[in-house]
Amino acid sequence: MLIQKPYDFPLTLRVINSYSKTGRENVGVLQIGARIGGKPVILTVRAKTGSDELEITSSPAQAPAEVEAIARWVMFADLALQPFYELAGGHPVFGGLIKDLAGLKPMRPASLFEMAVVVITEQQISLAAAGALRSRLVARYGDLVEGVWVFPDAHKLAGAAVEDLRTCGYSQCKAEYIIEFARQVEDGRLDLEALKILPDETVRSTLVALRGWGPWSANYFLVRGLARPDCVPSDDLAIRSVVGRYLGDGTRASAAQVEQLLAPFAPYRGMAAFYLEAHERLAKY
DNA sequence: TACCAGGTAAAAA
DNA sequence: TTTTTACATGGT
Repeated sequence: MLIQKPYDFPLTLRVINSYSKTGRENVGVLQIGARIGGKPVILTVRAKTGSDELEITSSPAQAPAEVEAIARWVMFADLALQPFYELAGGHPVFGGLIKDLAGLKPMRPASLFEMAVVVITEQQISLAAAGALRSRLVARYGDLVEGVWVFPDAHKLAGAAVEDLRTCGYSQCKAEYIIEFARQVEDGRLDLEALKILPDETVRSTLVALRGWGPWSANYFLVRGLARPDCVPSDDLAIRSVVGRYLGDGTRASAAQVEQLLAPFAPYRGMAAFYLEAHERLAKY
């Protein structure tokens, strides 16, 4: 599989690993839990030695075209970084960042349904608390393949009971939001695949119309689920901190300051924020 | 022990 | 129409 250059696969893996607990989940190879025709599969991506190409295998074996399509989506194969570099390369801070992080692309989740459920899970509570709820949910409804948990699909959670989600630690409201959402995906009222090609604003208005989806969640989905290059969660605590540290006075910036400081990088404001976060994370690990 | 953490819907004012 | 309030868990 060929990925639009510039691309640095090992660097991208290091950034992904900085988000995991141990930091050792994807050393040299990338494992993707996914579903093909509802059946859980694990995709493994590794660099071919002595070549720019990446090699993908699946377990159990699947049609190569389907496997490649998932991997291309997850790794954002078609994203061109060069225009972003040309826009931001001369900036006093970003010049150095782009040198350090050349070839880094954001990764996207194989399942937008999983992303949506995680977004609802992470509302208001800490990431640590959300992680605990998510683990219990996956252990209860997901599938274990080759030692990797594959998140349940919409069909599975559409059939879940509010009470069962409550035993995973979800509040009454969140349990209802998740089941309602799963049912809308399951019966076709909401087409998650269609969101992939809709404009940012249309995705936002579609999601906010759903129960349990406010502005924060819709934006977070655009940023983390679709990795839209110009989207930034400007009121997000982590973004406000990192923007303040790199571009502001060192203290946590306000949402308005985040928008002002990132404005020069449109239409790559999201990429700019992603590079700031990645740089900070790699510096720590 | 409190209090906060990558919010939102629904009730109250 | 604008402003409170309840919600659940895990870390400090």
